[in-house]
Amino acid sequence: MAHLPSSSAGPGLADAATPAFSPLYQQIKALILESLQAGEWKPGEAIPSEMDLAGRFRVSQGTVRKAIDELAAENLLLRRQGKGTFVATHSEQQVRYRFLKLMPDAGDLASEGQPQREVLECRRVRAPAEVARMLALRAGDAVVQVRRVLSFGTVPTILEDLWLPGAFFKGLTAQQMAGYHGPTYAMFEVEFGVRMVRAEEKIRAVAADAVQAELLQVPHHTPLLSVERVAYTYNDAPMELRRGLYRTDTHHYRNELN
Amino acid sequence: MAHLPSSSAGPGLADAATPAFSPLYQQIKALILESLQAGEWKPGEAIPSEMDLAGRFRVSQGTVRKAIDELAAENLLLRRQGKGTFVATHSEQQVRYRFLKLMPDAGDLASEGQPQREVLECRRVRAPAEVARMLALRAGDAVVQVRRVLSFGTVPTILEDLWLPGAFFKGLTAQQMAGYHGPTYAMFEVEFGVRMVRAEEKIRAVAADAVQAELLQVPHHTPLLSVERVAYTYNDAPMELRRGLYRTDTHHYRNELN
DNA sequence: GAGTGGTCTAGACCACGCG
DNA sequence: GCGTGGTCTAGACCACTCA
Repeated sequence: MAHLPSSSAGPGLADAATPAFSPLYQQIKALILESLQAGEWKPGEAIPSEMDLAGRFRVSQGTVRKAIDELAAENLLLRRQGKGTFVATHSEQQVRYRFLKLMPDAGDLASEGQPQREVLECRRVRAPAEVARMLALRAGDAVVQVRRVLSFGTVPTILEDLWLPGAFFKGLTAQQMAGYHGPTYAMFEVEFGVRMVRAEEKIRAVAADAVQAELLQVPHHTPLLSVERVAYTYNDAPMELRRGLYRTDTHHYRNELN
Repeated sequence: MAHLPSSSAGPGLADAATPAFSPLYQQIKALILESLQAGEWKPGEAIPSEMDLAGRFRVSQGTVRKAIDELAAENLLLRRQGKGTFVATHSEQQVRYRFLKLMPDAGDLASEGQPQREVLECRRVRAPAEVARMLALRAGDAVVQVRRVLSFGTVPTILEDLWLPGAFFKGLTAQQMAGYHGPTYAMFEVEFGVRMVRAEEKIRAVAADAVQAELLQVPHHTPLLSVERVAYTYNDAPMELRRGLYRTDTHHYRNELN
């Protein structure tokens, strides 16, 4: 690993269109990522110090630093000066509900407290074609389907359907979905070792149908925000499909553009 | 500037709660930002090389590099290996329509081509109280109000109202709004020297009223995405309030969570 | 005081763009 | 071939945390 100038990423690809020059720190980054995927360090744990890693990879501290910098920027690692570098978690106070962009029109998330969860359904089913496609499964593969309502105070605000690959979420129960304190993704880490790393959302405006209207306690045909999310774990592997309906009479979806 | 270890940011603030330790590269970053705000380098132009800046600020190249890295990460500067570092623009092919998150359900932005713009209204008015508040103006200050419809192909898809501070957008005409090829924010840079740096959006689902329904050629009460945006220039100064209504029957608002 | 991440430097060399 | 940004190193010192 040491002193290999401009080594390319993979072997046996000499005829590729681009030489695929890969800087050392990118290779280090890839190695750290592999360890993360492999579960060598669990969520919340500290990874070895920069000096240790530099020694292990036969590389200078600065090179390891640059690799870790990028992983920290992607929210995979969390640096804490004086303490160490830690595997990021959905349990941290600072970034809890990182993926929940719905904010109360007045006040902030803190003043609102934790959402109440009511799990309406939690069962193992065969994946419908479209669900299978979005989760990169075969149609008919087992998935866990969950339907729940999240309420702020006493106001039901979010109606969500979740689909999770059955192979990774064996034994998920309605009790687990409802009882865990904190973000659902934190529970997934603790109970199933599945860490959600990023997600993509498609947002539309729709009219509530009869069932939805009743569950959210709004008039039939009320405009609702439809949020379709695919969440990915390491390696861009899709791990959750989520279809949410948000009431936006007291809340709004907040987004920042940079 | 050189060799000042741990100097604090401002003078005469010895009694502040925190010593406000500020790394050298942050101070350099602030200086570069000032030059950007002052217009020392115009959008699209190259800024001095890292070595030049290092000399000017009596600092090593690595320190300048770290300052520029952060500014590039914030999309204020654009690095191009072998060529230089440039003041970012809304005209670049890569990031055109950076702030427009509406995507066609099938295909991509490229296949869809440029949106057609129809300007319904463009006039100078006194700012209503709420508009003034969001633009940090006094109620009654002059603002330019624009109403327009954006169409993809022949389908009207976006109905937008814009409010711009009159002091910065003197002489903005409907012709300018309609005639410019490329993003509106690129036109603002060229014609008014105003560069939008970031924005915040609040998104809701609403039902089309009679006027909106006719302009977007949809049935009355059709659910639409309401997107309220405040766009900021340097220094977090609000420079535009925009209220958009998006049809989401053929398009969706796309967001990435990290 | 030992150990961690954070800053800063100086210098070498590499990849890229362009004349 | 030169100038640009990009990578990598080695070493010094600083700020923070905790025992």
